[in-house]
Amino acid sequence: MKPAKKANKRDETVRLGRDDWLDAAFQAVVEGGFDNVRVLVLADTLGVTRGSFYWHFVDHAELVSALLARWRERELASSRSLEALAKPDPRADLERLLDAALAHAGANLENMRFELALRGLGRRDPAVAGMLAEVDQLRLALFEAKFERLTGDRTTATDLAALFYLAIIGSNQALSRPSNPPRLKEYLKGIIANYLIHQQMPAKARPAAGS
Amino acid sequence: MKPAKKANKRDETVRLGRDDWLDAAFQAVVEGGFDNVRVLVLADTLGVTRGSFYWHFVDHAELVSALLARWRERELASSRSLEALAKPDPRADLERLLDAALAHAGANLENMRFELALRGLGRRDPAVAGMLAEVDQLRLALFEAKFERLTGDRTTATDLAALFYLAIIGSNQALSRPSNPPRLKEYLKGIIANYLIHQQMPAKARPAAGS
DNA sequence: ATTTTGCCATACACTAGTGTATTGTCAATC
DNA sequence: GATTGACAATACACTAGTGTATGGCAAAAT
Repeated sequence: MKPAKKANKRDETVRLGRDDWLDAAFQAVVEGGFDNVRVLVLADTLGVTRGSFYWHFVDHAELVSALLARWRERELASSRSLEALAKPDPRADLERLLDAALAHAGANLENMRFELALRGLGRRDPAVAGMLAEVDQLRLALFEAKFERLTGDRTTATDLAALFYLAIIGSNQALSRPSNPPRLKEYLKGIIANYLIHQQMPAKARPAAGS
Repeated sequence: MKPAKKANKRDETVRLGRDDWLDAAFQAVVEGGFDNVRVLVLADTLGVTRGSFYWHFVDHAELVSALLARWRERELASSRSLEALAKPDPRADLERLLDAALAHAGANLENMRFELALRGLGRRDPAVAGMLAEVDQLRLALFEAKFERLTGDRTTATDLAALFYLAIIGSNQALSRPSNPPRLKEYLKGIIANYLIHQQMPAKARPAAGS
């Protein structure tokens, strides 16, 4: 049993930087959403008082917007790097995208939870909503490009990309309590692997048949 | 310009009941998530003081759990009634389910926003997560039953139901800022209408082909 | 007509949080 | 070895929120 003077973490007196606060804020968001990022408790988990915080940030608002900006940059970079590496077979690329998106594991799990919290915030804050729309569009375009190469049809590609992307978002949201995207990944991969979309999927939805 | 003594709403002195508080709490959740339901502001928008609240509820916690319970009951009832009416053609049933789930309009929009907030809460509260899993399971079973009648195969039905349901959840979450579930509904309906799933979809995902 | 009952107001005590101003302290630099 | 710069502590003022206790008061029941 260590004395554990304050709460936890950072027993050794290492001075903090802006990023330390951002990391702590990120963690707080992951655990309890944006309403959970409070400088008082961040200071506590960092083992310092709020005096430190107000040296690095003028405001609670600045902390949040800095956190948002950092996330945005990272996502844009991630999208760009995913766009860069492309193999001849679009199916391989698609499967790679799927694996990246549906990796419900440690490191990525935090990112998913953060993003979900972010979407929650976007429902109240138009600026955040805009930012989300921006990266959604980029990621959709990633899928779309691959599907266009796979199917040869622009409309089909758009539709399939939306279907995949929305299913991914949905799987992050629901049915993942015991880490349970049921057989979604396998199923989506099956669609890709057999590329039967190319042949069989309706390019444009027909008016729903009556009987 | 009316005097507008307090804030708004309920100028006429009509006594409140438990449900009035629940409705107000619901609205607060819709607008700002569960962290936004504060008895102080609810009292304000209802045009009374907190004295009223603490007559109807012992606690802030009781308000929330009552709200959750009410939502659960309504969802279970809704699922049951959707299960009841079934036409001979499973495609018609499925399209009805889709229409109900993807109606991003006035009345339903509030329910969607509430449910999203609820999922946010579920990420912190295991009990809420359990409740959500319960109704998710019910709604999934609805789709599953229809797809089983349509495709004749249990595994395919399970997979397709998951795909549809997750895509629906996803569309509530993303890409819906300007009310924009792109052509998702039409596309999903196309899949149903052409029931090509029956013929072409992979019953079990094959081990993803290498090249 | 009086007594309940049901709902609300008022006033108080308490907690958690933000922001600000001032001072302290260690490390590096001059 | 004195000074500066980067970070942190302390103390204060303020706001927003929960709970609690008690009293008021109109409508319904008796």
